[in-house]
Amino acid sequence: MQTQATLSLSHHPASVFRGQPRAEGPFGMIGTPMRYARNTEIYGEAEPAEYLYQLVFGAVRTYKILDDGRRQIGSFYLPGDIFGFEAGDAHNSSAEAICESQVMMVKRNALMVRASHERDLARQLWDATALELRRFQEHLALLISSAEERVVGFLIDMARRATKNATIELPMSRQDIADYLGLTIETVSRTFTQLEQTGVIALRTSRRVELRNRAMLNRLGAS
Amino acid sequence: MQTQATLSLSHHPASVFRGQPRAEGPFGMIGTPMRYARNTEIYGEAEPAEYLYQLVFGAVRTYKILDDGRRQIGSFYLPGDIFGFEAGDAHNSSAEAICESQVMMVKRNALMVRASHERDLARQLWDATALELRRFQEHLALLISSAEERVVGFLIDMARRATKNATIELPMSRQDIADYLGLTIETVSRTFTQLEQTGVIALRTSRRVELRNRAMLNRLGAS
DNA sequence: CGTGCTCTTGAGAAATCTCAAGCCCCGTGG
DNA sequence: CCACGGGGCTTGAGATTTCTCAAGAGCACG
Repeated sequence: MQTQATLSLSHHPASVFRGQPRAEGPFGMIGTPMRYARNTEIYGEAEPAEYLYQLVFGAVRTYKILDDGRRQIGSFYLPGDIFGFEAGDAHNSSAEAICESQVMMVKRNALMVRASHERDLARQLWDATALELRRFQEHLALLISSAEERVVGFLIDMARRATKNATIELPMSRQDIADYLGLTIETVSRTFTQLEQTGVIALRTSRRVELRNRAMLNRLGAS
Repeated sequence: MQTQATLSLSHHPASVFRGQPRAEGPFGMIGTPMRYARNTEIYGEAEPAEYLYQLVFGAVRTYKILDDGRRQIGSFYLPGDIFGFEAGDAHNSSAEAICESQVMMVKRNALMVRASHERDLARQLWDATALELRRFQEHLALLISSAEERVVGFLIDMARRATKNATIELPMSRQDIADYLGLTIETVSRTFTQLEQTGVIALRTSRRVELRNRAMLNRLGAS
């Protein structure tokens, strides 16, 4: 796991946002755009959970460092995803940009207040929360499976979320994937190799995965 | 069996229920009481998620049956806990009574409508959701650990939630625990035995666990 | 061309699972 | 009162999966 560089956030005035292409979701109108460099922290565990975030571009991981030093990655977020409400008053995970990323951040309070009289916004927030819970559930299902099923499940999920076609561009390292799946990096790597050898995927580079046999992929994924 | 409300939602003094369930939490005023016998279904996966539930007494498990037939238990609920919002419009788990149980059920819609003009209720619902997310997170942390850490973590959690003193009355079977922890029943059993042999716990009966060495227990639990 | 990452591969060690058997508790019926 | 049977739990031993430790390969960058 890598140590992080200095916290280089560039704060763009709200006016910048007016030109941005992405106005969708509950964050479009009132959010503040923020950029984060690779491996920089967006928020830390136990910090007051003052904001919610929607990812514009890039990729984000949330994680906890366990007592014994292992890192547990809770979720990966891709453009469009909303994150930051795995929390009561304080975050219970940290969040980092996996690569150069931009988010829209919105004060929770402001959002809650608005939601209390905008039915639609309230609905969107609950939907986002339900999605979060569903993702946790799927993540749990992965963790009780074999190494192969975990990796396959991860790939299926990424394919669904990140791409329309058969090639996935993975923003995260093997170590990230290992920490997400509760495996060692070696086991993840071996499993990729094995999937390639059986013709299920092709690895154009280590971060670029082509799904060559969707049927078999789905068969190998238990969930 | 203990019928105590460890109702994290309620700011009422925790003395209230005893005998007739009515009164407390977001469910007291408008809920309908329902009873379920051991091993009966409260709701099924993919059913429309029309209600939220608060457990009055007994114990509940939520679970999914995976494609390969294994059962993944997502959560256990104890008296006072609120469940049923691991869902958008449809449940994505099933829920069953582990033993004779009583719940208060409330229509989601009704609750949402009320929440939209009662700030306090809205707050309680979000708190309950945040708690749910935190539990998922802890569950994930367990699943990436060793068998011993999983069992210890489970016991610590049950102790915190179910009892004030050092003896836990487990309502669920070894198989339930195994399906919650992603282990086999044999491994769970062996781990209990081993914890007993090292003096960390005592098994008065297989369902009654006495914590004899809290310090060591905490040390063995990683998270 | 080195240097520093990240990723892959190999081989033995350790944890967990699988299959199989036996035990315990308890309710039932002779 | 005791034998019987079933469910839930425990224990054992070998098979399998995953981890650990160690080394090598691929690649980007100065």
